[in-house]
Amino acid sequence: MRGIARLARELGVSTATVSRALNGNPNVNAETRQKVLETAQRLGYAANQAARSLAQGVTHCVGLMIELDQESTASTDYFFMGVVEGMQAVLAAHGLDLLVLPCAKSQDNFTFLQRFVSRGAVDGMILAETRRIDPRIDLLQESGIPFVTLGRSDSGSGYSWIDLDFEGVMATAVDRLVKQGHRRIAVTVPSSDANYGAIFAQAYRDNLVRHGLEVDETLMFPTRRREDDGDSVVDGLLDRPAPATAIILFYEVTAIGIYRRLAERGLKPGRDLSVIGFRGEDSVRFLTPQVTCFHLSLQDLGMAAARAMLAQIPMTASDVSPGVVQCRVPLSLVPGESDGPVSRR
Amino acid sequence: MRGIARLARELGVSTATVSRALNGNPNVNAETRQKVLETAQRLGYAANQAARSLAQGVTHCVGLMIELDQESTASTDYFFMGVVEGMQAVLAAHGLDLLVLPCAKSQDNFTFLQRFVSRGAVDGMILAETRRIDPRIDLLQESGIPFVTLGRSDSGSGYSWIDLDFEGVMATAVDRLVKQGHRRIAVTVPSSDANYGAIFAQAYRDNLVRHGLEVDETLMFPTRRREDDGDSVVDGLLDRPAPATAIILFYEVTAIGIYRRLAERGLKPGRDLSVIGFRGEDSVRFLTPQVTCFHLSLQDLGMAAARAMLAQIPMTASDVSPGVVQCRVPLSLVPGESDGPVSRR
DNA sequence: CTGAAAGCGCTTACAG
DNA sequence: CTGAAAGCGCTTACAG
Repeated sequence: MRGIARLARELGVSTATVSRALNGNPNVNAETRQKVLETAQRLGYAANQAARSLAQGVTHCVGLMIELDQESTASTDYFFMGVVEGMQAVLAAHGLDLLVLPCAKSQDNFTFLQRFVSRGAVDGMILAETRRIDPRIDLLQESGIPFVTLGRSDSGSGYSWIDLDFEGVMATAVDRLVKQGHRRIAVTVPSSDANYGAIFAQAYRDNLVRHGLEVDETLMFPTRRREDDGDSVVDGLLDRPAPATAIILFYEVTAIGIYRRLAERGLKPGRDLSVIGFRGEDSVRFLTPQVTCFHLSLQDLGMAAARAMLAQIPMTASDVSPGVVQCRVPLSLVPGESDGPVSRR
Repeated sequence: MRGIARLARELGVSTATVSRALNGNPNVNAETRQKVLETAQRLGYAANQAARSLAQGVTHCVGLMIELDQESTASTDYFFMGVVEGMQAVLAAHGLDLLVLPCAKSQDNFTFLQRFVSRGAVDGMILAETRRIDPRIDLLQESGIPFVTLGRSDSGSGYSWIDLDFEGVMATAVDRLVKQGHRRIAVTVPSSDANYGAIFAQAYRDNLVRHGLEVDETLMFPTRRREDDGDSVVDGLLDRPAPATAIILFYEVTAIGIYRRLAERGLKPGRDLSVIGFRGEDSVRFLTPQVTCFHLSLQDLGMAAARAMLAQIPMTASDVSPGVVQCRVPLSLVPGESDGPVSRR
């Protein structure tokens, strides 16, 4: 005999009573509960998860699906750990475990998700890096499982998502540069198929138009999250009839290559080219002049996503403000010395 | 009616037959199997995980426990994503899901682990960042659950672990520096309570002794994984009666601060101070002169750990070479220009 | 406050 | 090759 039955026999009570005592059911004699708890502790007993889930119909687990990519392993993660930390803290406080589910980029992410969902392995699912068209969202909506996405998508509707306020960031950055006299503003956009690339690019176009500036698609440079890509950007930016005088970066590490190439060309960031980074990253803190960028708390982002999740899960819905969350998390400008008035040289 | 019962009724067969067909049991008529598979596919049916686990007594899940730290979120992850990628690939190929289980640094990691283990939530557990004394290892050994650790420990014995060959790296680095004429060699050691810090430090001492060099504990600088710490290291290194002429870094990013501070003092890495990094990281690729360092495939490390795990799990044990794995993964030297003969200035 | 019993949705000897 | 049935280890109305 094992599990709860063993514990019950040991105590001379029924398994029902043991179960109630362990689960905090009020209909248990205080003394009985005490004994059960003690014995469970002593024997290192904890209810078998599978049996529990089967009986209750819930798992007390929330999945976070992330995609692994050889090329970006050393990058996206940089972003995720902070987010995961925030999520885990909030979920744990409400009795939920966070299971991070890594999906290899090489395998079909739809099938991967489907497996976990259709097997009822989690009570809710959080999706990261949504695509512009993302069948996973349709899958989740059809399945009826609670879910939240990190990032918007054109797929599905009426579901909860948390995203960064790319529009706000871009508006602030462009306003700032225009005020400094810049008229030829370039941008780097992520060469990834995640939706944020498209959103960032569109926000760029919209904000130029708002200021009556011409949108030149050749001033939009696709970059990966690695500093190398900055070098060629500088050349592409300057070696043209009407050189750009400012650039807004999606990946801040790009600034490293940009600074280096500028130096090689005898130019200075902030004076000869204004640079504004999107999300301030530790890895470029050391650059001089300091990169003007935006600050974001990854933990807060994760916490917001977790709360949106709690609102969808029946058991925890009453713990938080109800309803669908569709929220763009604002970022605040951190002025550096990498931007300034247009050089008059 | 739902689940397998619904499928069975739909098909006019017993649930037993459906189960067999779905699980690849050979004792099923080919035609029957075909029909079951088709219908399951059409209805989007997949066996409920909890029920399956309960009946089979296994979960087909392996947990990877990682600890989250506000301070290191932007750093350790840097390491983990590649490792996770390798692990996931190997486990998936053997029908196992990898569940990354993030534990907040603020909560007790022993209790955290215990919960997952005692509830039978996973078939095996992989531990990261072992401590010199690590009660988690005793817990796992007592529980009898298959497990593997990333890192050695003084706790427990006879269990499978994968670790980096700190000793080999240190031997190579010291040999190289000594050959270049260095006699005063410093080192940075991680200011973390993970066991690798102690191992790295001891390897440093052992290798100096091997070369008949004096061990000066004040030449061992505790650093975090952030470039800032490099600046003070330079000062501590040089501002002394007998300045060090070389330094071996645990965190390669420390090189950024070191380079910066050297420049401020009018000194050059490679000429005035030889620098050798431990694990080559993308974030310092751009430094000039290129940092001499060691190369490690994170994916390979993850794959090795996963294979060690497979060997412990009954269901997959026959797929790999059997037995306990205790393996130090070697790293290969990647010569740069940051080290060289002792300056004669 | 407690226990006997049904039920959660699967898998798997057992019998045919 | 197939089905009836027991069993996995819990939880939870139901009755007392």
